[in-house]
Amino acid sequence: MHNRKRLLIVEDDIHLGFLLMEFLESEGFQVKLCRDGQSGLSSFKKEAFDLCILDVMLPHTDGFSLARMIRTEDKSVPFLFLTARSMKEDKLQGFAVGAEDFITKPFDEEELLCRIRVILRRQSAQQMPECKPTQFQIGKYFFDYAKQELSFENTTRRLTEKENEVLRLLCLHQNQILKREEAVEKIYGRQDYFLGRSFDVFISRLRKMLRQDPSIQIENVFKVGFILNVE
Amino acid sequence: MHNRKRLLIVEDDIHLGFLLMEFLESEGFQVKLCRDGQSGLSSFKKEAFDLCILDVMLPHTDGFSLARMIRTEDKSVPFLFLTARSMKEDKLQGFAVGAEDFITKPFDEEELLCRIRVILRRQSAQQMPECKPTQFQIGKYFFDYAKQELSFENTTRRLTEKENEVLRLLCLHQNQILKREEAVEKIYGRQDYFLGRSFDVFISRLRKMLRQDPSIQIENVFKVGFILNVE
DNA sequence: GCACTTGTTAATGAGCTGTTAAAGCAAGGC
DNA sequence: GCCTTGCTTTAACAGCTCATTAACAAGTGC
Repeated sequence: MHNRKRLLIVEDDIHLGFLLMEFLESEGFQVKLCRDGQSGLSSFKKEAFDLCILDVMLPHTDGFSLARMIRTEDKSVPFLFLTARSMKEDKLQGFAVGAEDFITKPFDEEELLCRIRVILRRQSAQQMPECKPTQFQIGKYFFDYAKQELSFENTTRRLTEKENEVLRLLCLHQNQILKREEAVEKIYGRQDYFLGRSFDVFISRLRKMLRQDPSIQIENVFKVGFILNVE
Repeated sequence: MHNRKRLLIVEDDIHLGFLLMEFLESEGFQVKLCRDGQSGLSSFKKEAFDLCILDVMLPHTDGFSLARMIRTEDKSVPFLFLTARSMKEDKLQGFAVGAEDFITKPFDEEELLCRIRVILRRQSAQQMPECKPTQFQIGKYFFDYAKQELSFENTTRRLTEKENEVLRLLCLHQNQILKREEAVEKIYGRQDYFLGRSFDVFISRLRKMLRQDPSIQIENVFKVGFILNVE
């Protein structure tokens, strides 16, 4: 249905913004143009986009802060930053936020287009047709991902968002190795030492929650990941 | 799999090549440096890499041609091109070949590092459609590479990462010689005396694990390698 | 015999992991 | 604004794993 990829552009320079929008629309993209971080974020909350193109220099909220806020909404949407200056610090900060790419103004439209396509190509390569289950039997436990609930016998507890995500990944890989790297990437949208440790904390919490049925366990595979073992 | 990501750098400028190699090795990557397309391609055929960093200007074969040849070997390995000129045509051609990114010399090492990480992050997130088998029958044993498990009758043991890799190589060469050099290169990405000895230690461990079925054995071929013999 | 390669075992230590607690942070109420 | 509340991330520390190294025995081929 929606073959046309949806781009969110946040750019305060009206002239450049319109040029960009027209060019990208002529290339077959569906483009939403916002002029500041506020409206960018609220647009993002309302609709789904395949890629965000953010100017680094924006009134009120800068592009990086906006990216962080969008990232809390969506863990996987890619960012591409536009920057007037070719400043190293900017770039490093941007990549830390999870940027896919940087384009320094003035830029060549064809090149921008190529880079957009590279990002989207990568993106679509990993989007598998998802019709994944949302309910899981784990030994004597019952886990409802959609309801964010974990039940054991007659008691039910509500999971937090992250607990829910981690447990779901484990369940989808039941009795198979869930690779650390893959899990962290899926949950946080990027990798670093602390995110890995944070992930470990959730494993620890889930182990505690699942302790009542000794036939199930979350086993570590050294340097590789974890397995949810269910007999 | 291997933790340290493997990079293939093809760069004819020896000075730059070494700088790059040292920098990236200090950042924890496993780097193979080649000085021309020929050796780059043959290295690629021997070992698996996670990313190819190719200079556009190379003697004999240019970077784009090399990329095309590598692409026929491997449909998914990402490319990153190094270019002295910031030429639009170059970039467009590069993206057409399937480039993930372009870095214009002189470049900042930190930025290059970020861009490498962005590419690898995406790469690792998507499930590699594994074409090689991951399950093997070895005499009375059953080896599951994906689960890192070795079973005999009703007992199953979990292998370590390296044990798993070595056993897989042996299985892929079942009843054929697995050359020392090739094995060490595939597992460690480089060669030296101690790595060879370490490899021997794994052979010894695997022999011990596989002792319960006398019809299989890991035989040494003096100065050449090993054979996993299965009747 | 000699120079080497290989087999095996054991010890070491870098770097992972498990866990708890404290700090950070956002959202909602007042 | 300010406090409360609930969740996530960071920090800290203890404990553990496993690849590598070393050391020595045994095998190979000249």
